[in-house]
Amino acid sequence: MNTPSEFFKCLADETRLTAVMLILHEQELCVCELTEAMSDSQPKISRHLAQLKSMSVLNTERQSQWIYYRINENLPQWAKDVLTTTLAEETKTIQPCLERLERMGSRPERQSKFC
Amino acid sequence: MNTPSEFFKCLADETRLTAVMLILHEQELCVCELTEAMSDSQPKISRHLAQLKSMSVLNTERQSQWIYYRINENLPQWAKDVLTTTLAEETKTIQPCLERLERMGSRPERQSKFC
DNA sequence: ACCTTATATATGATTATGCGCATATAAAGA
DNA sequence: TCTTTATATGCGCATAATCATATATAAGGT
Repeated sequence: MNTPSEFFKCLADETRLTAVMLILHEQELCVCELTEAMSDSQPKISRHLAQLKSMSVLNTERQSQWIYYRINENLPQWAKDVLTTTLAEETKTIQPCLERLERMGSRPERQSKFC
Repeated sequence: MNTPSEFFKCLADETRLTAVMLILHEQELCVCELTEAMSDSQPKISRHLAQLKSMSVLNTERQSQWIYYRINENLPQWAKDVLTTTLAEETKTIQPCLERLERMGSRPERQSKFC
């Protein structure tokens, strides 16, 4: 992500924006969780996540078979601010996704990092 | 402008974002000022402005032969916040445009609204 | 009426974007 | 090794976005 307009391009797609909002809200999510939350196809979600990763909006950490996506903590502050401002606006919109996420059976268990 | 992702789409193009930043910085600008400031073609600028207007990011006021574009004051607050945050980031980037604007000969004179 | 300046729009070409589908890779467990 | 689950990617298509060029409209001044 080099310029602001490139950053906005990342957020200019409904699928990408929702994914970013959900990840920001939940700290980290894997592809299957996002697929379930957004009730969309796995390849579609995966491709958009790859794009967000290549633009350094997100980064990943593999935990055994799951790959967790997080907001790239090295994003410039102004970009983080934009995301936070947007999440406040989107809280209602993503509610159905969060509910599907909660109802989701067989959610992968996180490894606690402090054991 | 109905959804955040639509708003971001407006800002996802270099030309549009720069125009919005310049207008935000200068309160109002007409097409010929933007054309000069951004050293770009008039039709290109005009079409992007039309797009921003149709998405209610900008609005216009005609003063004789000039049409002044301004930020739509009815934008939702979160969107205004995003613009402000972005302007702070873009101040350096738009500097050359602002200089061309200052150097511009025959800039239209604003009608004072209080005479 | 005519010319100039400012702005908008139509057209056609080019490129970019997003999608569905099928398939590939990668890890885990039997 | 075989199967299952999770994730990524290649390919072809459809649509959308952007651009340059030419032209149209609109206002002002002569």
